[in-house]
Amino acid sequence: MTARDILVTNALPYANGPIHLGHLLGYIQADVWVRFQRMQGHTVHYVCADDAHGTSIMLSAEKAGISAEQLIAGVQQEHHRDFCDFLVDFDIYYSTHSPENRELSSYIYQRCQQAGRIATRTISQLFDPERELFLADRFIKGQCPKCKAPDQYGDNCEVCASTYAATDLINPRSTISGATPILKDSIHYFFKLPEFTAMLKEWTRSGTLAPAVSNKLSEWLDGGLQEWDISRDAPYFGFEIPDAPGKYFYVWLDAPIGYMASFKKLCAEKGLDFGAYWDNGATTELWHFIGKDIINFHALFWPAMLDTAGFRKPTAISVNGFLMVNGQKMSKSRGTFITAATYKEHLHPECLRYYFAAKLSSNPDDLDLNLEDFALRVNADLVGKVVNIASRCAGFINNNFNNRLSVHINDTALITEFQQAAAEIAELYDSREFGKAMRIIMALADKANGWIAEKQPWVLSKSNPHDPVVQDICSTGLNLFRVLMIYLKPVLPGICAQVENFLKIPPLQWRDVTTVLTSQIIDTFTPLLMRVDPSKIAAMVDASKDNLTLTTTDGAVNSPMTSTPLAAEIEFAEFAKVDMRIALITNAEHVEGADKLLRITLDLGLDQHGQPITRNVFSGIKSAYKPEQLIGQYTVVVANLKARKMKFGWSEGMILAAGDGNEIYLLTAHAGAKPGTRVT
RNA sequence: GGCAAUGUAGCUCAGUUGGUUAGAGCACAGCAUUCAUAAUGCUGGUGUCGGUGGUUCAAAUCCACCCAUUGCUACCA
Repeated sequence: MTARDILVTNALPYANGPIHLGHLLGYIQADVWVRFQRMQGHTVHYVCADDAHGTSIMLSAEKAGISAEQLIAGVQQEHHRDFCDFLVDFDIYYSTHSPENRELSSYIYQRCQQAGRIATRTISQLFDPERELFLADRFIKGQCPKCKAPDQYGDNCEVCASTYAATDLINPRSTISGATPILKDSIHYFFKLPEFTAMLKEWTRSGTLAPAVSNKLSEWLDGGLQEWDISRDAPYFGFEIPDAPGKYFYVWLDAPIGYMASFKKLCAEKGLDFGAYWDNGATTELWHFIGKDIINFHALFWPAMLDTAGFRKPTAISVNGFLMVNGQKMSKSRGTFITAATYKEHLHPECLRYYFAAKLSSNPDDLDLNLEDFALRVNADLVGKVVNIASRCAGFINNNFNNRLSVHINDTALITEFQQAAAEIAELYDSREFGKAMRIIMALADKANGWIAEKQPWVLSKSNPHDPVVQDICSTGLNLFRVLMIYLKPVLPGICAQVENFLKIPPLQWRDVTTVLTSQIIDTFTPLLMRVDPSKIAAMVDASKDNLTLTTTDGAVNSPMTSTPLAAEIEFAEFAKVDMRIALITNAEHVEGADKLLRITLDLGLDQHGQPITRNVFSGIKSAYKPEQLIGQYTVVVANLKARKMKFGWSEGMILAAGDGNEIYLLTAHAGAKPGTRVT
């Protein structure tokens, strides 16, 4: 086997919030791969950093009354602590706000400019006259130009799903100051990405991307690439563009360059050769581990920039999907938006590493953390199967044989079978098919337990506690266990270190599977891992709900009343114009062709002739409710609202629900309310 | 609106160059065992393989349409 020389990067977390379990999925995946490669004897440099630039960070720092530098220094420390807690073993955890990154970003930009790959042109953008800064779409809210829904962001409407320019919003306002934005011209710098189409088409099909990722990229490539706006106007927290006063690099320009900068810093510390990993024609490997949300930045802009600046392109980009919790998006109100720190307070980090590994593949599929399944799986596999092997064998050796393993083992065929699995498991680790690797390892653990049950050392021990056959059986069991721990070491490095202490052996390497431990004096066995207690999961979820209350890392209060400030005061008479009635939902169904709407049939009681009054309304609550959940519920309808023609028919009223666009909660009436009763 | 991925036992997932009665682990039931962190072993049932239609001697596997979930739709970090 030839020794590989690999530089691995992990996506840079944004320095404006805590690390959560969704982040950890990608870091744990990369870390397992890195640890595996190192166990194989390959050279791996593993770098990461905080992504520290951008408007959001600038604003957060202002709110907190500190400098951006202070803010990112604090966050960097927290992030690094979280990664250490979860045994993510970076060689360096740096920041994009570094001298190395400033230098490299400027250099790469200048090379692009010299190559004629930079264009400038004037664009018109909304500008906050009070704060004197240009506003990205998400900092602008207003009324949707199509459906008139209030409080919509500057790019698309969450109610009717239409897309538009921020300039089309009715009554736009800056979410930063509340001021009405004005249109203002500014020169922007663009990277001429379309000129790289042919190169990128070839590169993305060169074989090192998952097919699903290549397909995704060809969507963009076939649809025609656009020039990429790489400048932002002051004030902006970032690096000023050379020879362009008041213009700053857009954060996504210098973020991937942060990989290089981080590695450059490591080179200075360790005396490594930077060029051997970045120069055009380098024979080392360069691997990026990222989430599927940032594919375009890494597989389009990044190779194009590297190419232009005379650097090598990545060997491979490994893409992971998003983390779901209990089958749904992570949600603060459900308590499933769980930070690394909160998890660590309640549960063992290596349990999460195992659960992720058990479900990871090389595909960018989303991964579901089902909390009930998590406890069952970890307890069954790790405690019940693997650790149990050591636990049930060690007692005999400790108590009856002076801690000494037998001079030989008594089932070479079984040991050989365990050892021979090494090649297949290694192949699966290398190709990032961790789930399949875990399945094979657990099947071996089952086999070990079955074998011990068959040998029944406890029966022999009863008639003669010092029977050497008992020593042989248990020594063999511990050797089987040792092989399994070698296989699990990339996933469970901490537990494996405890095992190394227990067996009094040096750190296990992959090649150690070929040997057997005999005549060894071992330590007294102590429990390696406790079962996951479901009540601790519940406590963790509860604690995550509390997070919602609301101070984020920047100290800013985040509540519904602050994100959507109170509307102007009204007179009672104005309120009284709104006629709200209790309505019984008699039917609810999907609307063919509608993304967000449900068609709802309401019963409003009887009219003066004793005929039932029914109303048909459309409501954008499909994301939150299934039709069958709604039927039979009593709710509140604005009954005198003018009927509105919609694409799918007339909507005769509006049912009331609370929501911020992400989550929706229908208002319901307590039992006893009758359809048609007025709500006041 | 366009596009992509996903949809297989209660749960989490395997399974496609189309081919005999569709698999694993967990959960569940019975038996055994009690060395082990109530851990382990043996045995057992479980599925209209999201839906409809089509191609075929034969489809979970290919095609079309539909439904659901998640996401993307680049000047958004």
